[in-house]
Amino acid sequence: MAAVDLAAIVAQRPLDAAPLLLGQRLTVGTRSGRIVEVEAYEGSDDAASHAHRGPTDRNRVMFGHQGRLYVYRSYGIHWCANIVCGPVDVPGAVLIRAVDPDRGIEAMWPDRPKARKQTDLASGPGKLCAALGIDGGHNTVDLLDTAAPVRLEALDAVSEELVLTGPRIGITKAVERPWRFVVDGNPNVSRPRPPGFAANPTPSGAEAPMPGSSEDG
DNA sequence: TTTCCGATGTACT
DNA sequence: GTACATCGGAAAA
Repeated sequence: MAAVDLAAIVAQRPLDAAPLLLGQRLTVGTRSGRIVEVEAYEGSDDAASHAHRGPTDRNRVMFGHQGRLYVYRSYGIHWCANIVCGPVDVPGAVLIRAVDPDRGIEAMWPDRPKARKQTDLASGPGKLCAALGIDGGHNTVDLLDTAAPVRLEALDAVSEELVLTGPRIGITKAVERPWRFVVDGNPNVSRPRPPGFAANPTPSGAEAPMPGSSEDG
């Protein structure tokens, strides 16, 4: 199985790009992790999206070129990282909610002092930014530029039957939309799957290219 | 195990 | 002034 074409993925609208970003690697310096949980945020049509009310100083990146990083502060405490997706004139992004740490893990522990297990390191949008060292200074960087401080690296796609779909988390508007995507069985996801979470209807029984990481650490 | 809730900065009303 | 795409500690079961 060949690695995916990241440029082709981020060119799609967030809802289509989100499941395809699962399994890809997010790298910051010597640290990296494979994406295991994402949420799609569209533009004017999506009341839960920061882009819903038009461009502002904070969300301007979402209205710009695909493949860029959108970083914002959440609840005044944490950083959250998004991948801008879709055509330039259509705002949208995919929120990275969890990664499976795969390189530079030793360097993550000091930045995640509360973590006790490896699966605590990056199992949430704020956690993964701390673990990888992403902050507001990384806003707008081009993730597909191999020289960028934060970048995406193409790996094998996650087989479709391993992708679970369900409602987004931590939002108050447009709660019903099943725009959250997780890798089934991976222990690094931010929350146990809520009721109503469904496996993708593609029961073809192939082997998993990405079964999950070693539990505990 | 599950639920409840405070901390804290920024955008927006 | 209020809401918020979160996290982690405390208390209840």
